Amino acid sequence: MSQMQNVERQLREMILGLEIGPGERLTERWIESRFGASRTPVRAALLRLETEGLICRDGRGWTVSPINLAELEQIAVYREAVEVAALRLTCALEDRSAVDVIEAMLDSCDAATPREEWHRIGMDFHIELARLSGNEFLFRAVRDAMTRLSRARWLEIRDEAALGRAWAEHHAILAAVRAGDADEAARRLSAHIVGSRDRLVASLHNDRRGLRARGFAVVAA
Amino acid sequence: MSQMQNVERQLREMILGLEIGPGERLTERWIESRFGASRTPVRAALLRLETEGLICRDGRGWTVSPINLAELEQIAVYREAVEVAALRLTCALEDRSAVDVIEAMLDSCDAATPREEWHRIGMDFHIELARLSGNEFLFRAVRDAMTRLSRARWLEIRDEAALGRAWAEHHAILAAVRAGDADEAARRLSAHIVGSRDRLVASLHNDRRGLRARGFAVVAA
DNA sequence: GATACCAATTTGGGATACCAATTTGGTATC
DNA sequence: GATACCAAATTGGTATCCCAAATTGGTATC
Repeated sequence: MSQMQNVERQLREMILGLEIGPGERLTERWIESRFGASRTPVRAALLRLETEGLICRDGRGWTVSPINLAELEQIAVYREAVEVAALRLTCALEDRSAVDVIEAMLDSCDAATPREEWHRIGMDFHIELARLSGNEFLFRAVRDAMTRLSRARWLEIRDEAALGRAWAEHHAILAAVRAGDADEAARRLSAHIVGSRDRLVASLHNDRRGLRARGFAVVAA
Repeated sequence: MSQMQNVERQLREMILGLEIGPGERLTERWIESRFGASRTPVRAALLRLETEGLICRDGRGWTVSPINLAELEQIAVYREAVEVAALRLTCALEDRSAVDVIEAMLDSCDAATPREEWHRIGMDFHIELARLSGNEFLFRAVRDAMTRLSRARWLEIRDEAALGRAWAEHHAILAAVRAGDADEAARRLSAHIVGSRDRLVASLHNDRRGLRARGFAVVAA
């Protein structure tokens, strides 16, 4: 694999994994030495990550994007639009058997599953569901939105019950899709997204002292 | 302005203005000499234009994205999702007086207005309408979708009547927004987008021989 | 002690040199 | 004439160098 893709992938993982905190400043030369690459692939990676919203310009330099509560709320509205549209397309498909694969994905999580796995699968549920629609633009929109949400969702203080509730909502959505009931599926998906947003924003808001203490920049709504 | 932004802007204009045809191959060194810049800003521009969908990788090199009829149809579905969502947000606003500015924009076009201006304003109508929603993600989605559609819309064979019909639909949408009738506005916007797509795809399909003759790559649906 | 100011360092933007892989054009062979 | 093959040119990927601007740290002045 090329250096360019390497740096991009590794840097993205460090940002999404919060090894580099939200709000932290980045210098091209630090990245260069950190990954043993020269500045050309580093710059390519930075440009890509900027379009993903993971980093942003800070005057002349670069900053890891802060957690922005206002942005999280806007993303929820955006998600509702694109995910519901994708879901309706999927419900209109002749062959909706692919939902079984997604259901199996959900069911692969149990009490012994590490938290990272729940986190990843919780996002992949939405991404893969959007992929089923067959619309590349809706799919990419959902995938990009989930990428932007990833860090905030990871920071979210989640109790066991909240995860169980989310999974139950996921299952209910799939059931409606399998039945071909687009309106019901859309209703449940909308409610799920709005509920997720509310819990997410509330959690981050309540814990913003803790986050600041860890050096994470959190921008209020 | 920096070279990087300069190259990006000029190259984008050449692609959107069809000075470089869809499907044409690009080499970094040609761009370099064409704009008198070195490869560093050229590469930055290429990476940005790739994310906009205006160019795409072609093995090791770069190609101006072909006109893709299947993509145009998918974009219409995407647009319907995000534009309608944005429109509903706008209809829910207390102060919807900003639609007057958009209406004035439409009204600035008359028989003496050059075709480029009609083209640009026809896109800006949708972009500015989405901006009113206040949701940055919906706005960017619409703006990016219109950018991707730009070349195809320019190639579209449009008669006077089609333009008049489009403008009438624009006005009707604004009227519904001003009245705060979200359902009516959404219905009209959906119909407008679907109708535009049908006319666009049909036009390009009918003229695909002419387009090929001009050296433009057109990928069938 | 606060502040204005200057030198040294750092940083991103740009240019260029080098390399490996691919493409290209021609040539020799059958 | 077709084809296999090789050398030269081209091209994108990478590393490195230079530069202007911005930041920084210390110092002299009040």
